Amino acid sequence: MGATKSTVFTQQQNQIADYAKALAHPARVAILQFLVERNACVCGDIVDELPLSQSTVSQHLKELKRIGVVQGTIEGPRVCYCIDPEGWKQMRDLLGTMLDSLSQESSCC
Amino acid sequence: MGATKSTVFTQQQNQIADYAKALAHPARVAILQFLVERNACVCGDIVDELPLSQSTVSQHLKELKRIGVVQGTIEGPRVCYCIDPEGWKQMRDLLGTMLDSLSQESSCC
DNA sequence: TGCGTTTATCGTAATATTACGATAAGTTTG
DNA sequence: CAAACTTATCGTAATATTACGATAAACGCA
Repeated sequence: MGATKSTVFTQQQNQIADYAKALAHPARVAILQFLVERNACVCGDIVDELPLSQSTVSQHLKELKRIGVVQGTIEGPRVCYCIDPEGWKQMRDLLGTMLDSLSQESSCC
Repeated sequence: MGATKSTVFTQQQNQIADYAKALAHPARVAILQFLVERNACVCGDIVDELPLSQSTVSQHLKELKRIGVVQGTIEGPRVCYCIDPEGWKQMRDLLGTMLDSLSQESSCC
């Protein structure tokens, strides 16, 4: 018990949930906003920007990479992180479709 | 340790994360899709629709209510759940702004 | 080569989430 | 009132997430 029963839901539902998870923590929201703001690449000064430890930030970045909205390329001793345009687009499309699915004026109750 | 450090992030970041949390579980996505589909109210036949126990569904509904995207009104012995248009709009606006914040062609790395 | 810098990973602890059964609370109907 | 029904809540267990320090791994440079 306790584990999400992913298999009983559609692939789309699971994917929406997965993308939403990327945004479901303020630290990851902050990281994404930061990366979007500087559309040029930024490296580990994300750590300086956030009041979180280096290892915690690294963990959040790993999650964002796993989901596919962020990519990192090694650049000498440091790693350059930036938004993955393809992954971001996919996330925007899927979540956007979901958010726009409510037809206007669907009042009830 | 282990608790999210909400206080160190902006209110907007926390709110985005909170809305995203609503979508961050396939069961809640399914519930929302179901409620959107039948823009007329639906009651606890959500339980019949999902392969989850009644108490689990009730818990998910409670969370969706807390976030404000779903409202429930008592209707005799049952409860009529439906999308809260105001809350949904807020969620769509906030998440939409976030998703649209990436300017076109921000390639790097 | 050895040192400082940067990042990833590991180990661990605290907290949160998910799920279910059992039970309580409320309603309608007989 | 009692029985049947619907939903919420409680208690509990399993799993996931979050956070940090310590350490490892990779690189540039003296």
